[in-house]
Amino acid sequence: MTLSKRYNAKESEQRWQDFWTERGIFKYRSDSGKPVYSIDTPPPTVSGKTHMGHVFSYVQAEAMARYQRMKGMEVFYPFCFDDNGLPSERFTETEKNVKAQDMPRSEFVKLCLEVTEEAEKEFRDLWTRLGFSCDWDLLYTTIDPWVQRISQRSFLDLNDRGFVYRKKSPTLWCPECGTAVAQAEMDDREFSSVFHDIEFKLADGSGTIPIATTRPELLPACVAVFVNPSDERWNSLIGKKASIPIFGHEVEILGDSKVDIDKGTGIVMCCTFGDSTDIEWWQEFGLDLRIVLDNRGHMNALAGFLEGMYWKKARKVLVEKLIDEGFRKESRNIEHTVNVHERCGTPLEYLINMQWFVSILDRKNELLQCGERVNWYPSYFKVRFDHWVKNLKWDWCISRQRFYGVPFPVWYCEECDEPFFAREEDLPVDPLEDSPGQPCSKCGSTSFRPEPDVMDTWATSSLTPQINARWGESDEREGFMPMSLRPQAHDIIRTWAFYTITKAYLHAGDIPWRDVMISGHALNPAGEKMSKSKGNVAGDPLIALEQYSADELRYWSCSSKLGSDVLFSEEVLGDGRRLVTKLWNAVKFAASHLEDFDPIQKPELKPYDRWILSRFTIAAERATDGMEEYEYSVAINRAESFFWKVLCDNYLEIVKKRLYSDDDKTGKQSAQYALYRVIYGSLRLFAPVLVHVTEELYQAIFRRSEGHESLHLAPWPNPGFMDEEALKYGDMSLLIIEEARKFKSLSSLSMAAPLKTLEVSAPAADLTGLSRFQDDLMNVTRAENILWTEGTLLTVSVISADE
RNA sequence: GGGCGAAUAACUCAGAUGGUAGAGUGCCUGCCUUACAAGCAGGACGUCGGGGGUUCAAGUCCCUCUUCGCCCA
Repeated sequence: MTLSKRYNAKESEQRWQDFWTERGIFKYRSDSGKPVYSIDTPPPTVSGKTHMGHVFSYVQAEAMARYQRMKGMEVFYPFCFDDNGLPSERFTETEKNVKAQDMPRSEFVKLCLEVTEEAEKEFRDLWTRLGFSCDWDLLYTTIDPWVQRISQRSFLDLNDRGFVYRKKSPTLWCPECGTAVAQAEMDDREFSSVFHDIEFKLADGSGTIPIATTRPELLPACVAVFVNPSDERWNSLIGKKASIPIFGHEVEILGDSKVDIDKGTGIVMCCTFGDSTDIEWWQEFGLDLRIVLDNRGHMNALAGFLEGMYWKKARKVLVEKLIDEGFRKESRNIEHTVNVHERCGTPLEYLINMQWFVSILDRKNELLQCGERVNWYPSYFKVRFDHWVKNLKWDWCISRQRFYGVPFPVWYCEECDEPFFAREEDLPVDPLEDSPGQPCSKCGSTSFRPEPDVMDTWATSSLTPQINARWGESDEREGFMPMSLRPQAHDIIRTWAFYTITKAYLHAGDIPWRDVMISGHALNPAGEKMSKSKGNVAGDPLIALEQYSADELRYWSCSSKLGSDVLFSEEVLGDGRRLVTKLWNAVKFAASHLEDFDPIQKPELKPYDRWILSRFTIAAERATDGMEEYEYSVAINRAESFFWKVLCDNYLEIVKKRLYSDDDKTGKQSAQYALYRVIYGSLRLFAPVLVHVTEELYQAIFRRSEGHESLHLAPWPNPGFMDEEALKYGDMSLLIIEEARKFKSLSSLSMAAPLKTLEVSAPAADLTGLSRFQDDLMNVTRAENILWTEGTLLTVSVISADE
């Protein structure tokens, strides 16, 4: 029971981490009979190093897992990695300095596995050292064969339900990555560009018209010219034809209200495809299709003399020619935003390709209702989901022309081109290597062409609840959905939260989880979001762990309100150390006075002991309220201010004399009784955040009498003690202590200096209540006596021992 | 251009339901107190972004403007 003078966090944290692992303290036991609290842990993308942003958000969810466990829930808390898909591909390409298309798919996949395995080790090491209470037996990675099986099963199920279709359709396309991308993978970026006014001849020879464009290289792709019907300058042109400079083909001049009269010259060309408006016009007016870009951004034969050039070069060459031949009239330099691929920053094109889609546009209302049924913490983030759903413009394109990902379980019949889907019992399949094992159901042919595409990484990571439930597997967890909690950051509401809700709805008509807690970001000291792609990541957690203990880093992670971003800076990282040290010293002190205490006994309680027990009840209730709302910072702040201000600064000083003295047995026992309860209670309030130091103190002092194998298996405090009168007069009496202390401080006296008399004046109604605290008040102030007099207000005057 | 959030002490941040502005750090002055100097006691420091409005009363509610961050056109 003797605790060392100083707490050695480094040694202690390692020791308890080993203890938890060896004893399997955090193992998920499906047969425990307790209600399950399941957490849909975010699988971090394995595409770089860990940073403080990871620590920040994962710790917040981890603290909630601890809280729920103490509340008596059987906590299902897995860990996982998202290691398939484009992010991991690009990470591997950078790390190994290779290009995926330069090698066979199997060889590249091998490299990806190598690189991601290394990164995953680092993650796991970090989580362990932060004291995470996840059950590593529940680990999954999105490239696991059984996870791929669930992902392919999801595709087949959506297909069976008629929610999937394949269509040659204009899609967002990244020429750098050579793949289709989803709306959600789009970013925008400012670029300098040039607005060119180009002269088109009217086909009937009646004159020329100026057309403003930033993309002259798309002239050969021009299929129409549009003006606004309400534009007096140009609406008489509608119905005429224009001739494309240099390329010579003629297009119709059409009217549409989508043309912005004030932009450029008010006349705009429609190309297949420059932007999403072009696609709408193309569909609405049944225009020709003139594709001039290939999948890698080079001009094709339709672009005539520009063939083979990358679009940038083609633009330059064409503009020179336009100038030479007098078609380019004017130009203006502009800054404008361009849609780019978030992974590589390349401006996106719209290209026509065969792609797989999940229909979502016709189910916006149902998805909004699902969003309604989920509890969002903090609530204001739900609006982001709503707006995203309402503003959806495309169905979800789930095919990617990439290499490292979950393949589509699909072949196409060489004879009749009918798609042929893998059988459930064959999953997972890679059509590039496996064969369907059956003849075509339509024409009987046995000759198949594999689908070479892989699925969008979100198509798999949107299934994390189903993966956790082992949906459709032989060991499926029954009654597992909806899960209890999805913790995630706010930047991926439109992707991860949205797609997960979508999948759960399409597969089962249900929500994926009841609660979602949205965490903020750790910003670097400059106040910017830390992200791997921006290269502005500050604070390597493994280095931080050399300097600060895990409990200190956890304290920092839990110091801000849920959902708000927080600045990462070296100074605040040390804040938790104060509390850890204080906790250590106070509990050590308490322990030294509890040696001879029998927790079973219930003595008659003194007023201040009733007071502190009542104060603790309030603190615990407030902390619980915070935790119930996923506001860990509210909980820790309330616990901390109770512990430090009320318990340490006042109560411990008040009862010190009684604890040290054996003259008053009942007084001592009463103090011990209260001390035991509030100290043990405080430890448990801090346990979800300061996981190591609280365990160390529990094991040293309370384990024997309380019997729980770990503090983290002890029940969350739910004290019922309340004495309103003791609470009222105890609080009031603090003013007397304060005045005595102020007197000593102003007189440059030690707090231990004796006082002669305290004259306390108070309203008659309060005198009796206050004077019950007299003995302890004399102890804590070292006053020889206290004079109680009647007055209108509570006032205190101090007479020093020297006078 | 739209949406969401933020603006409070020198710094980092708290401040349900309107009711005398708070904490930690930093600063100043004391104090080695039978847990803790990594501490304790005391102190100084704020037109709560600007401007309107509602109210007996506004950091808090309403309108408006400014700045910053995020998300999306």
